[in-house]
Amino acid sequence: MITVELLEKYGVIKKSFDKNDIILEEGNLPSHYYQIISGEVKMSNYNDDGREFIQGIFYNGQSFGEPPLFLNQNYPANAIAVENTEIFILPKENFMKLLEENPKVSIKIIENLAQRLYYKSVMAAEISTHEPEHRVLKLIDHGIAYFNFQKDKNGYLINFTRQQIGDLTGLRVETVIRTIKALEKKGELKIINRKVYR
Amino acid sequence: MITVELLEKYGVIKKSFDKNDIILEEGNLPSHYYQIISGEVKMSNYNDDGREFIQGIFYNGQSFGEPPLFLNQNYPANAIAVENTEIFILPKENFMKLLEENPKVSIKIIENLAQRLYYKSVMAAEISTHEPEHRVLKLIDHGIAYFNFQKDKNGYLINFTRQQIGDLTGLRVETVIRTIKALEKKGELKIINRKVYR
DNA sequence: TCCATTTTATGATTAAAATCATAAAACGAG
DNA sequence: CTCGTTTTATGATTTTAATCATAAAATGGA
Repeated sequence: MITVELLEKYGVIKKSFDKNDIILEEGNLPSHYYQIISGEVKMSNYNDDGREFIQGIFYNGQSFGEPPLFLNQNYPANAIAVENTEIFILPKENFMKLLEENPKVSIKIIENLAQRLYYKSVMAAEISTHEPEHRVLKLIDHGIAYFNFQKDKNGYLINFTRQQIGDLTGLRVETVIRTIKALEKKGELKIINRKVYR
Repeated sequence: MITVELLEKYGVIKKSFDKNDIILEEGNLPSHYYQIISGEVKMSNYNDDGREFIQGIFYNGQSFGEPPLFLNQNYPANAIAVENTEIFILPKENFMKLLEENPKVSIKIIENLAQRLYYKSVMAAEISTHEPEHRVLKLIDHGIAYFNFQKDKNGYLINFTRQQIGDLTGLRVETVIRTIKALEKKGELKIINRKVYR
């Protein structure tokens, strides 16, 4: 996360997106740095039969889409506003200048990429070698640490739909629903009027 | 990749590992920066029934294990020498000092992490939403660009075993063997005395 | 407040890759 | 050169999650 003052110094602009708006598209060449002011953004892929895989979900203060920007490669996924969202947008040249002139920001970027790489490493191993229950629990436990789940008297509220959990773990909705029920029976989760708590 | 001169200036040491030696272990806290001089290193996880998932394979000049180092988190995977390997090892404090005093190195690190994140994004989507043939082909095509596959008169030699391809794509050996045969029949690959060419 | 859409839910069936079994070929350390 | 290990190979069987079908509950916009 880069401070507002610094971004403004390098000529950032604000842009608003409505719910379900496409912010950037798979296959396009990157040209800007994106940082969320408010709202929620998901990056995801669709395969040939329309099945979705969610790469990540991003909130206030988080940036997204940097890897292809640094590599001059096409975006490997789409970015879509999950709800009405405001975003800071900075042209690549300005962004690179900002980095050069502010070395401490580079360290921040490194830490952010490291965090995302760590998540992907954990989930990649989960998705390819573990059963549904393990996958879902790992995602939830990761989410408690890194997505913005709120704690209340019942525990952490996992504010993902069953479909989203499926799209993040590579499982189908029905499988997620059954898996969550099984996890509840084992006492790993609570389901209180359809909402999942951990 | 950080230059030898710079590493030496900050007190790097060399260390040798024999084939199959464990270089670093899942669950341990990182304390050093690792950069390969010669040889080959794989980072991988094992699930409860001993099934392996290979996170990545690294060669000369490449570094590995930085994300947990930057985050002060436990290694999410093991690093093992695939063959006899020499590695530069630099203590974390020295490495961080090197970064602070050489901002251009940060950009290199960023590009490297971006590259690895890009690979993981592509493979994560493949593994969770595509069929075996698509997964294997994507891995091979990525490998041509980023692993060190050599081109000869038959095309690029994919110097991975069927087992390695399985461990990188989340498929079992038998499935990889049958998939590769199917891809050969479709003309996507060549198999010349058991070796795969693309 | 009403209605269309989304989310959660459950049962039956299917398909696809994993598993199991077995073996030949190739490789590599001594 | 030899022998144990690894890699490639193939067929039969099983398992597990996907798929298909259907519906109730909840949500949200008009």
